[in-house]
Amino acid sequence: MKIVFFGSAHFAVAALEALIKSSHELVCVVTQPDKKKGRHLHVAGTDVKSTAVAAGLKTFQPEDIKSKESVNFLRKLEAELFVIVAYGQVFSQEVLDIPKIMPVNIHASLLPRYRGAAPINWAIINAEKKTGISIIYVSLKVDSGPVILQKEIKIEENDSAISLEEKLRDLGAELLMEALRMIGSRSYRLLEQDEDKVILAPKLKKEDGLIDWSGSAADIHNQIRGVLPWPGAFTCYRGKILKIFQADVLPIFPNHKPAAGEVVRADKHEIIVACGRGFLNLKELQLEAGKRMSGQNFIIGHKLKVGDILE
RNA sequence: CGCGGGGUGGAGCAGCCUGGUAGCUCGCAAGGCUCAUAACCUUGAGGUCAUGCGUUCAAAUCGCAUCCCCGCAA
Repeated sequence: MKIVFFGSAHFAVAALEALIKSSHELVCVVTQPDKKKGRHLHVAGTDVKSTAVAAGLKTFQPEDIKSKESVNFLRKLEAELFVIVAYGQVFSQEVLDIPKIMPVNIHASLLPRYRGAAPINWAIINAEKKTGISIIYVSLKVDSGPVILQKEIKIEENDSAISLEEKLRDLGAELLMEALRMIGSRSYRLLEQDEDKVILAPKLKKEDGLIDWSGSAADIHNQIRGVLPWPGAFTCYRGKILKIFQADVLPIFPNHKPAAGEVVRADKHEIIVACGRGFLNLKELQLEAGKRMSGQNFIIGHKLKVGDILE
């Protein structure tokens, strides 16, 4: 089938690679414009762009996908399918009507649960036991079109948003190919989403990474795993930002009734911090301007003491 | 030229402002104590102080340039 691929985030790369390997005809890869990014504002394209360029594909990077120029350009491609994966722009009905068969999207959740830009992160933050991939027919309202294919995956206790994304990325590519086969042979059904079961998963904000030590250790643990790789869970230590990458939950710690955020143990074995309920053993941290390091190493150099408060 | 922090034995840091003996905690090695130990005591090995140039009698420290790393902001 003649396909136009839309994608920008790293999540989209696996699907793009699968399409490149397949027998489908990729007529164009659409991705976000190159932007200045990073510490020194170097101009850089998306991962999708470099993958497409390496494969010798035509690319298109409009500022606005809904503009007249974009629409005209896309019409000329005469595609049968649009495959949209983490593209970053919202489509107009005019654009969605362009492909001859349909526009499809890979979404990293079990829709209608976790509609939005950060489904993987929110599934972990909300302590879900499972999530998955949905292949949907794209409708005007974001992530709300009927489902073509869906598959679930277990969220492991030690999964972070990063490891879970890797798993879902591969599963998404796999499921996409299956969905394309079904579409190609007209052997699919569209299942409307149950609007009563919708859960939203909006893009993460910086403050979603701020740790509230009065919460339970389990919740904070989920937050730490869920807000990676950005913004990362963080707290404040001596006026500097302290990022926490990894921690273990300890339900109890002997004879202690400390304030939330208080360090109750700090020796060369472990750093234990009190939460509103339960305790956390901090395993991997990074102080502003410093390197990422284990709890033990942090103690050795930073003179963190019992009684210090994180906030 | 967006703002800021950092690079010091194997690890994490102090020292820099106010130039003059390379410091701390940990790890490592050897020895001791101990029923024993991740505990304790002794001793020891291990460093181009990111790189280059400059200032100076003298530079980890002051100045200029370069490389690398990190936090913020987008």
